[in-house]
Amino acid sequence: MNRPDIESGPDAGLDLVDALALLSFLVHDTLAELAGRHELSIVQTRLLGILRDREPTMNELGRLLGLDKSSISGLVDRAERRGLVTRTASAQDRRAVHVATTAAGRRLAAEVETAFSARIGELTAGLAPSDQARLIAYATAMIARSRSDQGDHPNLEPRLRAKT
Amino acid sequence: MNRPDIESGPDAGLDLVDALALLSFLVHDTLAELAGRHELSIVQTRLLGILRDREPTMNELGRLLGLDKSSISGLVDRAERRGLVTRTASAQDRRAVHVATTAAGRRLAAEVETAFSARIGELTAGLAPSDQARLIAYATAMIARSRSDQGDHPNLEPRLRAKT
DNA sequence: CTAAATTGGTACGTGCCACGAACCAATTCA
DNA sequence: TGAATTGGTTCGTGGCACGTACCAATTTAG
Repeated sequence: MNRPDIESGPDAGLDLVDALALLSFLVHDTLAELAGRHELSIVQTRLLGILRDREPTMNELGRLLGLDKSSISGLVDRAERRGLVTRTASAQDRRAVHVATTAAGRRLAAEVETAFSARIGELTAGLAPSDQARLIAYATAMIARSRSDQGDHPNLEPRLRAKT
Repeated sequence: MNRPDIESGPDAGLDLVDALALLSFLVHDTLAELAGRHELSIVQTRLLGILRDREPTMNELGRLLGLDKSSISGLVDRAERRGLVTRTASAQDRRAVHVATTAAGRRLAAEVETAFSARIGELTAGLAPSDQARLIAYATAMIARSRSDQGDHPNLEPRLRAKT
């Protein structure tokens, strides 16, 4: 609502909701595009990112990505088939399976992340450092708010990667 | 890169790339969740949003959504099967097909959009009006930059809706 | 200590989404 | 008029996500 009637250009007079939706799609599509150049989907990229510094079980992976365990099975299947990750039996629990990246997986993930950082850098190049800082603050505030609101949101991974 | 070593909380010390990625996922997931409550996917929601004030052909729809024509066929098929849109023959070009929403489609889209606006409102409630204005400005700047950069990006639809 | 729950994973089957290729019908161009 | 071009549909393929059913290992309870 409150859609201003005066609209000269395509992005003129965007309200907060529109602006955030557009920005979100832009970033999302950018990542999809960059990952796609390496035949990776966004989920696959996030998977590899998470595995950068961990070897979680399928179960933990599910929580980390906010996906059902059956989804994880397929996801890891496809990644394993491509030689990007490996399954290893757990020593503690003989039911459990740990997932780890291969060198190839790490390399791919790193390439995507580098390209993504570069692209985001281009998109924000017009903002002064102080404005970039403010943008970070706003985003952080919104993320924090979403966490406290319900808490049941899937774990979001900074830069598609780790999280304490 | 430049990942700060000092990290106390989950979102502490996010850099610009991480912050934007997280924010993007947050908004995206929020929309997916809200749309999902009405059995709608994000694409379906965008489709209905676009049709709010237009009756484009399949072809135009493809450009608007940045999808292949074959993808549009299936998309419209499923929506039509659910009674959310209708196909009508074009008067000018007997090959072409125009797509329009039904009342049910409009109602659904409106509900999702209302819920989405409300949720974004909650997430940004902590920001002062001046900060919200700045956030809009930053987002708008990034979007503008992405357009000028290559120009071949798929058409982004403000609030999943119209666009001049 | 064994029987009953619970937990960790996998294997379907289903459906959406996206693509490319093949194809048909209508339109436009030469 | 004949040859491209354009608008759409129909496959076939593959990723993604879910729920259900199922199996094996582990934990809990009696």
